[in-house]
Amino acid sequence: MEYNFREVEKKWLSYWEKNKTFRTVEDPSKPKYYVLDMFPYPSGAGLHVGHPLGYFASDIYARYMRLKGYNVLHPMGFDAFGLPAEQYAIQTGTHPAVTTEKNIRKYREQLGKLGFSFDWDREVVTADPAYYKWTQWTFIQLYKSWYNYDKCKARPIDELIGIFEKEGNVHVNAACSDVKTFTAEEWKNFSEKEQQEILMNYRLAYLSDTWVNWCPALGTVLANDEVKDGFSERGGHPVERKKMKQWFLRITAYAQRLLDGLDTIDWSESIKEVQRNWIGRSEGAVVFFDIDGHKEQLEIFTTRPDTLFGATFMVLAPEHPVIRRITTPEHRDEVEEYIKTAVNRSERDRIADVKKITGVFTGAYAINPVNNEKIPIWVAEYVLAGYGTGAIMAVPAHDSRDFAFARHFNLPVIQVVTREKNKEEDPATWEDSYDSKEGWLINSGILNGMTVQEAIPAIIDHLKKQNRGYGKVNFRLRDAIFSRQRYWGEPFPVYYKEGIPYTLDEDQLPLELPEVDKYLPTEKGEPPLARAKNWSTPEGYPLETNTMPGFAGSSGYYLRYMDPHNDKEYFSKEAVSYWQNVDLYVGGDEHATGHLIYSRFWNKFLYDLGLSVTEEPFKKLVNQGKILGRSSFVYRVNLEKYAEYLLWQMIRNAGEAENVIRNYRDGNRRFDFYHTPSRLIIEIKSQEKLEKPESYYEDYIRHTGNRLLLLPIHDIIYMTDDIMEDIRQAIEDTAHGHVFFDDHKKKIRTLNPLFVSKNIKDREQWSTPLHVDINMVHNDELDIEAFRKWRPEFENAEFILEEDGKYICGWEIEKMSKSKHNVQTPDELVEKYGADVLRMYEMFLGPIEQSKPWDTNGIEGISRFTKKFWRLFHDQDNRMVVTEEKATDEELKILHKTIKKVREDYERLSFHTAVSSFMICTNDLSSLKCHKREILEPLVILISPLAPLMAEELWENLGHQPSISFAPLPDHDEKYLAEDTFEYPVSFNGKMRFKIVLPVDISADEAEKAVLQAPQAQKWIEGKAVKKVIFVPKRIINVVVK
RNA sequence: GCCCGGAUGGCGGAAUUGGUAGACGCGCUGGACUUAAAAUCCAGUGGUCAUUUGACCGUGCGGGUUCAAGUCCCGCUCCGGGUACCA
Repeated sequence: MEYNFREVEKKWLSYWEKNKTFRTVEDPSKPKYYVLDMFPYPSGAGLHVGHPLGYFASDIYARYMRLKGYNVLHPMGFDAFGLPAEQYAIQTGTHPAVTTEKNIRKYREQLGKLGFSFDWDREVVTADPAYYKWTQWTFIQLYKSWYNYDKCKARPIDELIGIFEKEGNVHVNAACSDVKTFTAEEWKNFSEKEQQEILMNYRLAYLSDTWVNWCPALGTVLANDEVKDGFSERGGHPVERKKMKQWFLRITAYAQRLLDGLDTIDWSESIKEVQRNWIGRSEGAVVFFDIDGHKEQLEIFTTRPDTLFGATFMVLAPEHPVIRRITTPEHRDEVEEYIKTAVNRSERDRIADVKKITGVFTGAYAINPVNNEKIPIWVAEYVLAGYGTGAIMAVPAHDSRDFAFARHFNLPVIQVVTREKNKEEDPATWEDSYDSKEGWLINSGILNGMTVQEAIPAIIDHLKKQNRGYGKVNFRLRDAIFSRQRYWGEPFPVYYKEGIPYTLDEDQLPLELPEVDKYLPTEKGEPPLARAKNWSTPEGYPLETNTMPGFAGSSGYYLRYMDPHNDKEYFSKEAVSYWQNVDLYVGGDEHATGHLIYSRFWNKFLYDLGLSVTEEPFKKLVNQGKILGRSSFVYRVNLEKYAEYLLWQMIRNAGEAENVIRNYRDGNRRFDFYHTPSRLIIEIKSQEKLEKPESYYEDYIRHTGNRLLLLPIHDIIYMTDDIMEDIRQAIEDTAHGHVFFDDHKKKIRTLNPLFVSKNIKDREQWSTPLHVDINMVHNDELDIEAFRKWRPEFENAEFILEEDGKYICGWEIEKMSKSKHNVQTPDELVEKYGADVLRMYEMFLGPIEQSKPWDTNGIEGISRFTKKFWRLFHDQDNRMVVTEEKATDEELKILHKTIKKVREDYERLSFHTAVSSFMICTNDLSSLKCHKREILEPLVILISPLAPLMAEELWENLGHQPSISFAPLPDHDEKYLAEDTFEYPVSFNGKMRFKIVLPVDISADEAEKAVLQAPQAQKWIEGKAVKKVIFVPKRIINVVVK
């Protein structure tokens, strides 16, 4: 009898549930540790083995920290709003809440079997009104806040109103959309509507009319990170640009803090880099250019103000408002035409031909403020309206895009930065511009002779003094569009009075999602909420019909876990000051520019409000790699191609190859084979076509005098001997005008589907791969019976097998998906091997951060290991055999070595090497037949994070009270690891030659002597001079000989 | 194009600080037990050569630093991911 994991696992899973073993409460006597997984969106497909990978890792770490004496918060919940449930509702009419609840139940059930130590009492579901009440509440706070750059902090909007009333907005240094200055007097005279419009420019949640990513197929607006290459990330529908009124979050106010914060957190360098790029800070200057003959000025942003003297033209984005005012009459038509096509072009089309250089001259000129040169103003698509000021000064000598543009339109190029000091080149000979910031200035008036680094502050200073510009930092980061035209999301706590938005009072929250008759936009194109009856306040003011995007609910969920049942506050002061923030966050790196930016912003805002107590929400982030599917393929034979191939082989074997043309063409007719000497055409036909040969054959034969032999596919494949006989007859029997296939052989024969094994020669010429369910394939061998049952049409399938009689499948690494039949669910594996084995196996696949293909082959090894570990405690009849005998030094050494190594591995989340250490330890103890409590008991605690269910059982059987989860983690004792001797590898010139055992405390001189006298050494020293001996204690001895 | 990762046996991977390359597992080969199979156990398993002791080669490629390089430096190749007219 061996380890009965089914019974044991069931027992402990229900024990944990019944006793709420992992229920966590704030306990100031213990240090806290917060381990969080990115909560899943519960899709209808359920979990596959890839999902729990990160959960296993975090659970192992959470359990490890618990053993170390930490009070560990380890919650789980569901990101429940989202498109799939809504799409499903549109198709079937099922309320998304129903679908979502069903899916959550399924996820809970699946997760429940895997041995996690989640505190389910803290579960949060973003679609639950008790939860989204606080999402709405936060929105209201954002709406009622502005960002004060002087204090680097969000502040109440009332404070801003106070300032306006006192002194207008002249001294206000705020994050805001475009505003004109006004005095206190003017402010007081503005109407309510005007005041509200001005305040909207300052609010951290604001309404604005902008170009958005509109996805007609989904009927909604998408955020930038939801669009990939001009298509929606979900569903892959085309996305267009459209001007709409939308809610925004002023995340750009936090750009600098989001950037600076990255240096304080323990995240992978790569994901920090992605965020840095996304935030896209660039330092430069704003410069004002006069427009010749106009009062207006052109404001541009540049990161290279040092190259200002090299500006030879200006370029405006097609959307730039000034274009129409400055374009000269003779250029008007051309410019209008250009703008029209450019603006209407979708994002997708623009991306499609990035390389194409287009542009048009306005006829107007700008004046370079440093040298008063007149330079032409152009309009071109390569300048984007959304970045900087939508206008640039073009310095073709030192910017590759400007350079390409100048070349294309034959505009002048002036070098102002040289590679070597005072060494001017001829830009006409250049293939590309010189963009580097290494260099010296020339042709630049006051800047001449300076380095680029010196010139930048000098020119900014100069411009500032002249009132012609100033230094500025620009960010690529855009404000986040917060409106979605969907049903299944949080309603905005907003109503409209005379077109002006107002937020609901906090006591009116949550504003629950209304029922609607259909989950589609209205006939007028309004969002689905417009279908709801009485969607208005009690006073009759209409409520907002947009809903919030997916990232709304996930931006603050980690805070809500701290105090999930609080209906008075988002979370209590006590809870947050105890739990602080997430110590370890585990999840996929696909959220780098979405969730992980938004929630950092969300947290910083709540921090400014004094709610969150830390600036950053996630101290350490680990991105688990994706588990990819390993698809299996069978190769379906294309029967016609196969028959052709076989026949050709037969012809060649018969020695007729030189007389036969394959793929014979006559005019525009093509035939399979043509036997030249006997003028015989051979055509391979399916049975149906043989029944009624096409009439043109008769005509063709009559006209050309060629003869024709029609052969059925079936006979070529299954009656090869007869076929060659038929062909031979036809060749010789030249008397016949034409030879149709013999009638007597013409019985109806059905052709069964035929499949060919992977390693059959030339297989790829006449077969096509077909995904098969990976459950029918074991070590790449196909279970033919299972395959026949898989699909009715393959019931009578036939197979071309390998020499050893097996059908071997091909394979490929791809994303796991239903359509590829490569999805492995955890359920099947838990059923077969148990949760502990699955946990350890997923860890054993390799480093947690690495993507890896799923492969079930190795799981047997973990299963064997588990049984072997169990046998350290039990005899063949499953009786405990643990003894109280004193352990030997050797056994103690194995134990303490393992404790040391495994603790180190846990500490650095290297769980695959931890499992391997346990294997080594188990192998060693097995061969020593060690069954001693002194050794085994600490090992049970040590293995419990990896295999918690088995560990609980062993712990109880060893006479302890459950649960092992809070047992003290064993520590290693160096004294058991100490050795008197060390086996030194001895190398000569760096090559290891032999080993020698020496005392650990040996001196370098003694070691050298011992090595040089060793008999094995003589061979290597002989005839050579020993130049040097390197002795590294407890490492190596290297002898340098020459 | 730019920015990050990565490349080690048949496969997943180990080597944490420059110090015995290939731990551990899978797979494979042979053996024991068995009527047989499964399970289990034992032995072998980077390549080439050598009957043995053993020798040489070997961490994508080319160079370098060092007593010593998978690890550090320079130059490439290939693979994966991100991003893209961001001035």
